[in-house]
Amino acid sequence: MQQESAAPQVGEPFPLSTLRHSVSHLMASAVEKLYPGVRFGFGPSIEHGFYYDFELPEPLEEKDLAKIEKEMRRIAQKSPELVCEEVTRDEAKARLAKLGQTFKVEAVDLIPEGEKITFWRHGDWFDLCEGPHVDRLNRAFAFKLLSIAGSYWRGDEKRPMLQRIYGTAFWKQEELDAHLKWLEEIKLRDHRKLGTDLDLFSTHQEAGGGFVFWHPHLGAVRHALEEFLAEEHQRRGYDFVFTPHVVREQVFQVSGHLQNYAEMMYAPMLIDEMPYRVKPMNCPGHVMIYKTRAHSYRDLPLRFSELGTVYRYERSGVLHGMMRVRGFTQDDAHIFCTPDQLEAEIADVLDLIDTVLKTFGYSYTAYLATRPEKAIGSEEIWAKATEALKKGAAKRGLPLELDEGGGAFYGPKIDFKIRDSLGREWQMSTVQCDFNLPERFDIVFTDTDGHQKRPIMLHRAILGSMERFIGGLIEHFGGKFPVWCAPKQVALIPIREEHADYVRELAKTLQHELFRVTCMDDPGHMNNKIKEAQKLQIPFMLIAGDREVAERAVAVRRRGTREQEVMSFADFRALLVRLRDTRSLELA
RNA sequence: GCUGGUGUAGCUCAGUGGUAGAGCACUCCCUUGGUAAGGGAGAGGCCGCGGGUUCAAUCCCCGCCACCAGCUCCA
Repeated sequence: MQQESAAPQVGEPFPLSTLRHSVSHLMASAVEKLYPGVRFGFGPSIEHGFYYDFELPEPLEEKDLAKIEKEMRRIAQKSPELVCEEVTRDEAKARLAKLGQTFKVEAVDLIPEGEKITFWRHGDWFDLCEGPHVDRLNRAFAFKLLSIAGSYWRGDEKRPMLQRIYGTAFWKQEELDAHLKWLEEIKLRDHRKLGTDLDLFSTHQEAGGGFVFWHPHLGAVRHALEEFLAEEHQRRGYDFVFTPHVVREQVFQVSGHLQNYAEMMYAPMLIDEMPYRVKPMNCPGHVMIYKTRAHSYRDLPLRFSELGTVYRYERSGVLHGMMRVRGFTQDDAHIFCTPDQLEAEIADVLDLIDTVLKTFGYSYTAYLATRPEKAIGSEEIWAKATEALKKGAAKRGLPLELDEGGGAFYGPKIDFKIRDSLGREWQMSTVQCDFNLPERFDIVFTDTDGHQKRPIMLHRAILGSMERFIGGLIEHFGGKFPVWCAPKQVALIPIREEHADYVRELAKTLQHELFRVTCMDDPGHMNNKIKEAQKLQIPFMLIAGDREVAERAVAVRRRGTREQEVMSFADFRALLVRLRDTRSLELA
């Protein structure tokens, strides 16, 4: 993936972000030329390019982009020099007001007192901007306008909606081409596209948006993941619990969700004239289990885990495939422990996270989020918990980036961002200390001194939610799942119909060993079956003809290659078992 | 929720103010084929849903639902 660097790379006159910002100015001037009277919003460089926001009387269309690009090239040749001019605050506002640039006038007020106010100009177009910029717009570079979207002025939905044009720029055409190819690859791997192509999941207009239907293929993936998670949890001393999806509203009164989270929760339903709510989180349920008996320090830590399905209201416009839905299952757990146990528990959770994420080939970065302005709990407990998070990480040699003041109001946390095979970052795992719920539900344990004390509650999720994680996984692997979690692991293909019995026998053997196989034994051409298996990204094809039947062998064709390897069925089976049981990412 | 766009066969997409088409997939027949498309025939559509305009609406208008690109928010 493209790297954005603060400093220019070797052979490049300016940093990429400077170039992109300058190209956004170039674009703005072209838009002004084509649409006189346009009002300008902001136009910064961003991670992979730039954008500029405009207020136009007419909506832009995709096809207008070519026109704007053409005008940009014309301007770059005609008036290439970019020059900076310092102005006073009053002068800036007066000149912008005279042009009717109301958003820009407002932008002047956003500049802190005492800072320089500058205009950057090329030709007769100028913009309020702190720079820096490239010196000339006719330097060698490559750019492309990519898309149009709406966006609120200053990101505030109560303010006017502007039209945003996204684009990108690079110093070299090859780099732009590579970037466009990357965007293309992202589109090809889109989990929604692969979701239909590989028959993974669906959503339904008649069922409502934001609800995912898992088809057999994706059900197999999820089942494999759940099994993996269960093993790793059991190994680490977690207990499995199950809690109801619907409980009396008063539970969320006590937990505080009704006060702080109501707009995410669905309306109450009446059962025996009593209001009930669908759960938006699993924590209250786990606390209720904790509360059913008195706990001694000897019982702790208690680790309750649940694949808990929750329902949350999301605004219709944010729903997105499996990634953003209204009902989803969290791989949730709550650890109840004494303050002294916190550090060891955190280290253990970090180990679990590491194990799980590495199994999928994800690399990750961890962020320590500390006390925000508005927080509950004493300074001491915050300091102690933050220290425990730090020490737990240190114990595992895990470097922490600092997210100052990014903690939840109820406690500090460590968040994980994973990097997928396309170089994109996603927020995933999280470990959060909670001083709030133990308080609200008044849970206690009896300490060594015989006194009742407050346990600390640790919330943690490894995958986050099955929906979002697996949606991401589809794109990470591009549909090419490793053997252990592939929807179908083996496709069996007879060369002629007379080999079908042999193939059926092998299929039965593998299925008895809990492999997911598809036996393509119906009459039809071998080549079509190979095409089909290839399309479904099945890791292994076993093809059998006269030679294989005679020797109890199989011709093995691995996903992604056209080569075949003939081996005994026993050897293949051993290979398959090893790949599955080690959860290998390889096919050899 | 907001701005703009889209909704036609299982999938990808043409199309028209006079109730619809292609390719792939599917079914059947022929083909027995050594690693990505053999040949033929057939079936399949309340043209997202509801209302309006019109002699007539899949097409024009309005409302709703869902989806897409973003904004804002988030597991």
